[in-house]
Amino acid sequence: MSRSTSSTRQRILDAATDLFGRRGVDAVSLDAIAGEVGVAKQTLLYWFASKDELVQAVLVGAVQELTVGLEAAIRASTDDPLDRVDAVVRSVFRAAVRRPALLGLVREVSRLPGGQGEQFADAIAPLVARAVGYLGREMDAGRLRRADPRLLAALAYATVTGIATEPEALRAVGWQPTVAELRRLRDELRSFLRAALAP
Amino acid sequence: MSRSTSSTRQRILDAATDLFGRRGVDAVSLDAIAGEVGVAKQTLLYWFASKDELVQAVLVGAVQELTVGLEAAIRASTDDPLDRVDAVVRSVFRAAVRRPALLGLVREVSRLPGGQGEQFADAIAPLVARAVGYLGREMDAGRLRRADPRLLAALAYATVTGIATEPEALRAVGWQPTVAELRRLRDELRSFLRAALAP
DNA sequence: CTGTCTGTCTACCATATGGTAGAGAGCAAC
DNA sequence: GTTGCTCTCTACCATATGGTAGACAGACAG
Repeated sequence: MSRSTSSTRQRILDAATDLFGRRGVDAVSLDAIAGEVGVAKQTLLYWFASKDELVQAVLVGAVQELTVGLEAAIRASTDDPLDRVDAVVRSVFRAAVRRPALLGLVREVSRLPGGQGEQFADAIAPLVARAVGYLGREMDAGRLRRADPRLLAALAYATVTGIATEPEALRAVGWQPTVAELRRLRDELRSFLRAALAP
Repeated sequence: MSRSTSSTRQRILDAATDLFGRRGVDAVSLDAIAGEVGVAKQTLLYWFASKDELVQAVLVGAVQELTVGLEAAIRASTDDPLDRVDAVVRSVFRAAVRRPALLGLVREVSRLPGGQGEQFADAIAPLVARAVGYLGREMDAGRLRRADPRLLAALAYATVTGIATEPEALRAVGWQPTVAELRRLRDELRSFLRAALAP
């Protein structure tokens, strides 16, 4: 049955996304995912021929989920680049609240063995090129601080994913994962990036 | 013999630091470390009673190596907080060049199971408290942008470790790991943090 | 020379993991 | 009713991993 089958597949993807993002791909076994979903390991291997294939599918889904939200947020924002930064931060936080493991998962890409990581970087290359081009143009227009647009993009990315994926660092400064504190963090991150990017 | 034994122990620590930092604790087996050092796995387990104990020793060494460099850099810098930021960035980059796996290792703390991670956060709590206090005082003196000093500390940390541990992100924007490019990256990071922290 | 201590090794072991083989249940088509 | 297709399951298997037991070589003390 189409509904039932796609639901099993989707539940596997959801559980794998969650576990991979929280504990890392290496640390999560197929048995653990199967147990979480409530099926036998063999059912996972029916839907995904191997663990590698499952990892790949999970990453594709995660990146897509993130980029769809980002595109919408950017389209809905004004022309001012600092407003765009705000929109991006809000979008990323919405995604992180909805699915806390999402950003941790993005970082897993760096650890994939072989060409899997590079293949992924190639896949999002157009997105990166667009962002870098946008930053460069806004610098030329004097609406962003003059810098190397490529490295500025990487730094902004590192700040956002870094803060979102290092609960230990936040714990170390006494931060607590409550709704109010999450909003504080989001607003501080917006101020931080605005200050870092403003002309 | 004291020299020979401490050298074996040290070589194990060095190899483990490198491998853990590059590939992650979970992905590196005792056999892999032993092979790298050129001894039998049993020799590792003679010097460190278990893998957990080895991980702990490696982390203690890494944090110590980083903090010693940081303390020295901070002592040698002027009173101006933005100069201190420069000093910290330079120190971290020196450490990262000398031992590329060091910062990756720091991030492994977040993934340790059980209380190991928290125990670690507690160990560096005084250091964090000092940094946060310092930031707060400089804000009061008007020499740093007014913000929540705790979150500002976490954000600056996230930016530095994030950019240093995400080679894929840098690769995606066309950055290459050459000496010249490394200096460019360091200088952009300094400008980025200065702009983010300046009043 | 003998005993003891240190450091390293070879030989195993129990467990977990990714993956294979194949059976069986439900269901639609004919 | 039988055939065939989809989906899930119960055995297994080969391998890798962390860890144990114990032997062996060399250095030193007596």
